[in-house]
Amino acid sequence: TPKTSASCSPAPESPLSSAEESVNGLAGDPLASQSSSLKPPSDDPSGGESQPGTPLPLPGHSGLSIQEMVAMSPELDTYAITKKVKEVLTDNNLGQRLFGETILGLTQGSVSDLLARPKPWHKLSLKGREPFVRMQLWLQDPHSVEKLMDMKRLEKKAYMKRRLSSLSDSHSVDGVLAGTDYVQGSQSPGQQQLKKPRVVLGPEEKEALKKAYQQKPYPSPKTIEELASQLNLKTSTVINWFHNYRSRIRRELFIEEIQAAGGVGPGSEGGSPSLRGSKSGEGDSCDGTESEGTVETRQGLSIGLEDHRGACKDHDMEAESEAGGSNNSPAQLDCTMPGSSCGQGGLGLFSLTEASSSSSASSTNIPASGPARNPRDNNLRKKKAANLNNIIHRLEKAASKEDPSEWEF
DNA sequence: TGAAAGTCAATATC
DNA sequence: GATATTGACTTTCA
Repeated sequence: TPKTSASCSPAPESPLSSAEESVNGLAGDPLASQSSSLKPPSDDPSGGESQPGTPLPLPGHSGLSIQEMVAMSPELDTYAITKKVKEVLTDNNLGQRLFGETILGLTQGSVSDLLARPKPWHKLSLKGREPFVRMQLWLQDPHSVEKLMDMKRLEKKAYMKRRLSSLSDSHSVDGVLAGTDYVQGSQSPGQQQLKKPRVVLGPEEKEALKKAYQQKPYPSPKTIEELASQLNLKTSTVINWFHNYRSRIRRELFIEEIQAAGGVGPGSEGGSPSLRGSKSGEGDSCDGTESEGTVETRQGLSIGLEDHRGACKDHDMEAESEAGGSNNSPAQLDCTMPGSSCGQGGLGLFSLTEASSSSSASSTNIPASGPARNPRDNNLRKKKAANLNNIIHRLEKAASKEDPSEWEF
């Protein structure tokens, strides 16, 4: 499938075309059309399951494509948004899959990743900002939860219907196969395309690759060849591994920066692998990534990380998880969240966030809402606030200097 | 053109 | 069953 152009101009052949179509096509009442877009299960050839890439229309802003909205969007607080989304989904027992496929046009894995490790707004490309704009709009939609609930009900209904019909057709091979996912090696006779088996790297291989990365994050083709032959892997696998690892390390560092800046952010709920306890002893927690601190260290932005790295365990951040309360209504976002519509009559994405325009494009744009106003844990919050202020000050100083080498950390 | 960004989808884990 | 992880791939960007 073709991918969305990141161009600011509307891309007619966008893969998320349904979104644009729907937005563009919503001449009248967007919300009404949105509800009407909740297709009955019978309309869905997949049996009622929505598909990634076909998010619901965006509420409001009719006539604007999602790309235009993204391009026009002020800086959003991706952490606050994902936090709120997670909260709303959890509170309402809504799954990532449904949310991703319905609202964002993304698969479950992508949603999980996005929610757990959002990148700061200024680090995102236009395309990367799109899901956050969608999330923000979704949060601002007073009926967002109901609509998703409706979808959930419809899916369940469709599922039951399929179950019933497959049960009644239980003697029919087709009926049984209809609900079967073909996995490699078990394709139906007609499906000849054998899927490539997924490569799963063993702990030793990963360890070796990590060591190699520590020595050389950008290995030469020769080194890659050597690694591949030593580990008995394809060179493409090694190349991919380095690409992925660099990319994920980078993202971890964004998160660590945010965490260092006062413990706000997704990692506060254990999101960052590099800060999570090691699950499998495979060592993504304290090993590989800590060395990344020595690998280019993202221009030395490891300020304030010593504590986290040193402790190398979950942080005492549970207080944060309740920051902002557990208001079930997404329409009532934290008023301090950049992009929230509090007191603005629900004017939506573009009526908000003058704050963001005044804020520098920096990951330090920590929402004031981060630290909760809950009277509990005051000491903790005070400490965090002090730490935060200190770090923000230093980051702002740093941001004013082009050359990272001049940064004073 | 190579690296980064973004995403999918298989698989692992909870 | 839901969520997290990760190898592979495509698209974007400098």
